[in-house]
Amino acid sequence: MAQCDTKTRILDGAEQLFAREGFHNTSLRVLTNLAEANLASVNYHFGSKESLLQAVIERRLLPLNKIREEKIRKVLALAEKNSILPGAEDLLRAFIEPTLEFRNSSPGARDFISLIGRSLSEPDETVRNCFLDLASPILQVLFKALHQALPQLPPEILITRLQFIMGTMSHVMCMGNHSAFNNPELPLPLDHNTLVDQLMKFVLAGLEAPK
Amino acid sequence: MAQCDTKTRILDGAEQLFAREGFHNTSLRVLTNLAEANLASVNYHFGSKESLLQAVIERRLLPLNKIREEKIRKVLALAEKNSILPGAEDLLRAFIEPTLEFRNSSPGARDFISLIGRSLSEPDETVRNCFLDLASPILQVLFKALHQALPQLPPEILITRLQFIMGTMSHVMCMGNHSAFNNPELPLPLDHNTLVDQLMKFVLAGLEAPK
DNA sequence: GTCTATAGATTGATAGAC
DNA sequence: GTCTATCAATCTATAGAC
Repeated sequence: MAQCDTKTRILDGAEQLFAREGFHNTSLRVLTNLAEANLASVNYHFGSKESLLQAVIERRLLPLNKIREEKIRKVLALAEKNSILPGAEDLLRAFIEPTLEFRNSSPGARDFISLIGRSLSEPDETVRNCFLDLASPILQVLFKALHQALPQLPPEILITRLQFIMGTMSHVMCMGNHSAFNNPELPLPLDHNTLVDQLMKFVLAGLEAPK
Repeated sequence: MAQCDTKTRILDGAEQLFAREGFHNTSLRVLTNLAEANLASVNYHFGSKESLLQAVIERRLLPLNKIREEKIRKVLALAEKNSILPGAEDLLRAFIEPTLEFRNSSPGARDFISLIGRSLSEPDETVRNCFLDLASPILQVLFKALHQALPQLPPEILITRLQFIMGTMSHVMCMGNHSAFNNPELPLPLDHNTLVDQLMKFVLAGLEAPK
């Protein structure tokens, strides 16, 4: 673990273990051992294991959401200035690109993205809400922006398709380049740029599919 | 729990709890209590908690995969008979429709579909492989069939898009009609047929998106 | 803030009577 | 096949010395 204060080392370790082993399958003993911290330090710094999870998610998601929201607002502002409708592709890109760019910025970030990618389907409601409460505002912003971009698409269809998009993204965020197919015949090279490119094309086509 | 033998009651209970609470968050005590069975009966009938998970998945997934494979083969056979290419839409439908139909067939089936929807992003490798080993063959069949249907699409792009489709499906299978958005303004009525219909349109458009 | 020690509860698994 | 009783390990959380 890097040389920094205990609190940060615990956050880094928790990020890694929660992502790779799962929240319930990570014990504070293994965690504090990895973080080179004392078993008691988790409760001293964070109060409980669940509050630690909350802190792990907040540390990265709040800044990421700020970036995504700024980019979306920029697309909206530019469209308004030119008196045209905002483009669905630009809006989706403003949401997706920072996420996957962030994923590639560091090993910890990769673990984090994997963690929140899975949060959407987390069975434990406490864990899931920990993520959803922080993600809900930006999803609302995106929904409203896309509704401006595609006014002819009924809201209930738009929100359904947005759910599909979240599902696709979650999957990419969890798996990254790792294939779901145990298929030795077909390796997946897929560098970062190709992956983003393909993901954009896929979700844009899905979003704009005929009613 | 229904009146049937202990083994079945344990399978039913495990299906429900593994799906709703998660595998690691489900204790054998709570499980055997729900199944009205003795604590020791799990190890007697299945050997271990992990073997129980294996049994839970096998019981439903093997028959379901058989149905999906038959439907895919039927599409392929009909196309060959008429000397035309199989349709991508027919193939996707052969894979997706039985899955979501099965999901609606009983409460237990719904839990099961939710469970395997999440298996793809399960962090614990043992649990994930438990599912992947059984899912891999049918995914291979689907991939090869779609490659026939869309020969102009490079295999590495096809497999990437198939991954996206699996992600979208997983999400629908996990969440069902339950929204990812904590948005009281926008309820999601989405009956079964509309959901399948929208899902088909979304993934087909994504699969056939321009390169 | 960091440590040791431990409480107090829960876990998966098993032994052995019936 | 089903039961009780229990083991040995593990867990989160806390108390209290330093």
